[in-house]
Amino acid sequence: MERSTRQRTAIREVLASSDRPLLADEVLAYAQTNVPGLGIATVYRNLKTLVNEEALQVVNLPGDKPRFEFAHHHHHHFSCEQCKRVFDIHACPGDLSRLVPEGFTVLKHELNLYGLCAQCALNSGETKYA
Amino acid sequence: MERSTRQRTAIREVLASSDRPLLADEVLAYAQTNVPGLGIATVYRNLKTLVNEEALQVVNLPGDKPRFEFAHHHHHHFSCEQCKRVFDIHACPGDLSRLVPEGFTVLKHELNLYGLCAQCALNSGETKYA
DNA sequence: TTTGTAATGATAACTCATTATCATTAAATG
DNA sequence: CATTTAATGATAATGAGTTATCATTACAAA
Repeated sequence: MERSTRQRTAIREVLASSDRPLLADEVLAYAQTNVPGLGIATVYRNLKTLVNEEALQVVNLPGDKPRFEFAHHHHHHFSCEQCKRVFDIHACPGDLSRLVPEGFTVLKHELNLYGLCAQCALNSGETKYA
Repeated sequence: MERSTRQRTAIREVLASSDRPLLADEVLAYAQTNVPGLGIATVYRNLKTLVNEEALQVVNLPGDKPRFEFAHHHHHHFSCEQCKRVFDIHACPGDLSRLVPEGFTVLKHELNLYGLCAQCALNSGETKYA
């Protein structure tokens, strides 16, 4: 059966305590603060298992590597063009079937917002006067 | 300087006459009806050139290969889950800054709709009574 | 036509994220 | 503890899309 290892625990905790989807590399980096020797193969192995169990959701943004987050209800993403972090957006524009041509059926939608996160917007604002 | 070849002309015409973004393979297949011997390398070469010239826009949908279309004004995409074709949607939900947290700045957005195109919706409706 | 060379086609090479391999390590059970 | 074997780490291999190579072809100017 499944064993509880320091590596697996660290990987899951990183994902569980994150409020935004993480790259495999980010999971590795953060988990390594608890488990120094952790290898990338173990990260991929565990991510794959969690995705198969449908515990983790994969977030694919165009032209970017996949990110991972624990599955939760319908939401969207905001990608900061400066720090490159991706944030969850819990608001939703709602039904969008009005946008499509006659005869088309909208079953789901995906919305990605791009701009500056609060932190980066603040910093870029400050530099105006630096 | 740049030469006008049957291959290049065919590739451009396929893209110019399409009302939806095309995969490299689709460009190849359609252009081959005019230029039978056309190779995939030539398609990639020409796509790359056109993208660099900013004549072509790349459409990346999550988990899918890139598609190409001649650049035109802001629009969105509808991906048919049945026939896998991607259609342009010219309507737009407009300003979405109300969706993000305090302090975030929205500079652009990207919206992908998924469902059945008119043709596939019609066909699946028909089969109910087949 | 002749000629210079941009463009092509076939395919080998490359890129890079991900997966497989395998010797080693370390949970869990008795 | 001793034992079993799941899990790990290092790294080679893989896969799929794209790009490079190079001999050949065919535009376009003279």
